[in-house]
Amino acid sequence: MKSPEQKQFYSITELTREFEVSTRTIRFYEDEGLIQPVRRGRTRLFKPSDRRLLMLIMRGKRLGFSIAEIREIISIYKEPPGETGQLKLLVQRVIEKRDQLLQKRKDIDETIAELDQVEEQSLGRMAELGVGT
Amino acid sequence: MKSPEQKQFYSITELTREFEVSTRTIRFYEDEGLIQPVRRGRTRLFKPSDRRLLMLIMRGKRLGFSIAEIREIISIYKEPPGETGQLKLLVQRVIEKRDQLLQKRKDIDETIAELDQVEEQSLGRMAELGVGT
DNA sequence: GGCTGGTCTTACTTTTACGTAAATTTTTAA
DNA sequence: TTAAAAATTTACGTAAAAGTAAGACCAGCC
Repeated sequence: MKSPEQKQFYSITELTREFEVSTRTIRFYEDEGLIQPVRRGRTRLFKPSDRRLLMLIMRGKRLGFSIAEIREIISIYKEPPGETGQLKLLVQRVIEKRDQLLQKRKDIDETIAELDQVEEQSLGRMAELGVGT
Repeated sequence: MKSPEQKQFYSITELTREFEVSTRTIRFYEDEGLIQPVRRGRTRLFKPSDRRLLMLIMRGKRLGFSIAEIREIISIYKEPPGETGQLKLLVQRVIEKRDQLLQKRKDIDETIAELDQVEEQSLGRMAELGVGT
């Protein structure tokens, strides 16, 4: 039994709709080497693996990573099992990226806490004024 | 008793050192209206409140927010108590920003989980090869 | 068979967030 | 008071990440 709705290929516009980006953007990521769709004639055909890469890219963008940084992250996932020296390096890179992410999470938590305060005060003030939310 | 080391004013270079940015960058943020240092003659004098704003700005940058978005966040904090309509709007804005941040945190947690997997596999493979970390 | 919609390449343009340089002034310290 | 260090304004330059436009090519279809 095949998994439900595993398409062989996606067209470029299908993906632009799913990810809400332009064709230019997707072609740009190809130019940058982040994805490598196959071709039928000149037309690009995107496999599920390309789609998954796009998901990774979008997530990286939401987190404020540059294309170069996203390329790094992708390369971490792609790294083959490799031999000892490579493995140590890979683990090093994982640790560095994770530290970056943990810093970001700290920043996020602080900001959320501050926003919560603003909200609380606002609601308090509204209650004083006898306003229903 | 005054709090320890509460300076009256900071010079621009003091701040460039603390935040590791250039003078150009700090003046740029002033042009953008994010901070408004006072002047003694032509020279900018930065109060502790300006410094706190710079901390906010840097945090926003780490999270991948644009100057425009950082301006929004700052404006949320600055909003005066205000009257009812304004308060409701403010709470709305808080909720939106928080949602954005929660999305980012989700993205971060997913990415970290994936990196953890890569690390685990690498360490496993190294153990097989009989390598000490 | 002529339109509509999707796709392609090439190439110029734009926005954001500063970098860099030049030419002055101002401040600080010896 | 004078030299060095720090600050200022003005203005052009740049890298990243796309936007936009032009011109051409197919495929389906009513």
